[in-house]
Amino acid sequence: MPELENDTSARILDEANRLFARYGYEGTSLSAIASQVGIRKPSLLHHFESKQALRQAVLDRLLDHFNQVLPQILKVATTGDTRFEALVNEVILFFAQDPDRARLLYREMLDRPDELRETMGRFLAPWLEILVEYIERGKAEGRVQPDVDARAYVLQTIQMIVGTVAVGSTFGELLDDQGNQRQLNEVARVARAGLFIEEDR
Amino acid sequence: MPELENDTSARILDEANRLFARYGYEGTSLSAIASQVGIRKPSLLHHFESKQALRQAVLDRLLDHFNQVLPQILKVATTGDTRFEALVNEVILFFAQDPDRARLLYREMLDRPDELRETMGRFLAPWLEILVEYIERGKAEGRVQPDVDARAYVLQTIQMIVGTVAVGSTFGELLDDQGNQRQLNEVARVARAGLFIEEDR
DNA sequence: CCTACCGATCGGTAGG
DNA sequence: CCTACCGATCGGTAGG
Repeated sequence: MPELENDTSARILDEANRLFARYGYEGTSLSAIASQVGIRKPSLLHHFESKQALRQAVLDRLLDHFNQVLPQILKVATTGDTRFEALVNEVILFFAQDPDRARLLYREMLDRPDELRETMGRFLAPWLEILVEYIERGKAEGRVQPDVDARAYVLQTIQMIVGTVAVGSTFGELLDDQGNQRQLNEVARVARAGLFIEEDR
Repeated sequence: MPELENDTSARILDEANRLFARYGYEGTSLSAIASQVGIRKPSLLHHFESKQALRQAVLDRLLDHFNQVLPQILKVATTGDTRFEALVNEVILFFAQDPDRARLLYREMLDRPDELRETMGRFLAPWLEILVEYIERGKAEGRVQPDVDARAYVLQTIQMIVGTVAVGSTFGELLDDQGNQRQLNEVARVARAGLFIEEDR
């Protein structure tokens, strides 16, 4: 019955994600993570071989989780403007539900740009392919603005969502107490306005 | 003749900005900064009382530099769509010229969200006031989309620019060798499309 | 601007 | 899962 060990590993990953997101990889000690879980550092190192291995496991779990939550939205249909907005809203929701996901991802991109380029490249490849195809079809059908750089637009929209959630506690709260939601509404609006041709203006 | 000391202080600030941007505050030791400057750690601590004081001095210099470069662009005129694009392009240029500026700013927002909210609030207040007024006037004159949340839009555009430059080595280089420029072009395009009413479509 | 040094903490190991 | 411990490095000080 490996349930106890799996449970401990999962709690280590949870706390590591939380602390790495808030204080950064270098700003978080293994002792601090272990303390939050309620064990000692050598016990933590029984579950994960090294701090680097723990870092990678946290990132892998985050990306896996994303891939488990999102596909059903896209698989339903890829035509129609509503589908696209539903996808954008779902990505926003995934990160807004737990801003530490966005903070961790952003910190990883800042800390290890080369590794993350490779990781994100592999991870995003299938999404990119589908979305670029969708955008190009939209151009052909006259629903999408012809000067959109499809690949750059998709990456840009992802950056916009992740970045906005990641620094929401700085930028968002410069507005009112609903500032974070206003920022996210604005992200969705700008993503829409930057893609579709709206004829009824 | 305090020139030597000022020169050393400036070189310390340069190297600190570079290393904090690349490896983070916690990931950079005072010895590493001193070594890049060509002095020893205790000598560095003669110029800056503590590591925290150096961090603050680096951030202050960055924001001061921004305020010295940008105002002339805005002061010329605040009317006309071209002015707005010129301002966006100038902000893009300021960060793209030295991506470490964007990386440092983003890391500070992630590391110390509460302090940065206050700092950025004070720093951005005059810019926000001018730009929000400009956008609201644009709405009244029918040049700007009526559903724009002016304050949220301005903050969002800043986030988009700083964030895109900060993670350019991850996202931008997922495209081709001009990927970073394509990302920045897309930022400028989306910022425009999210604000103005383009009547000739 | 330097050498020499401080206590504290780091990631990781030994061994049970 | 633990205690005990390792060498290395951290920010900072003393004193010149």
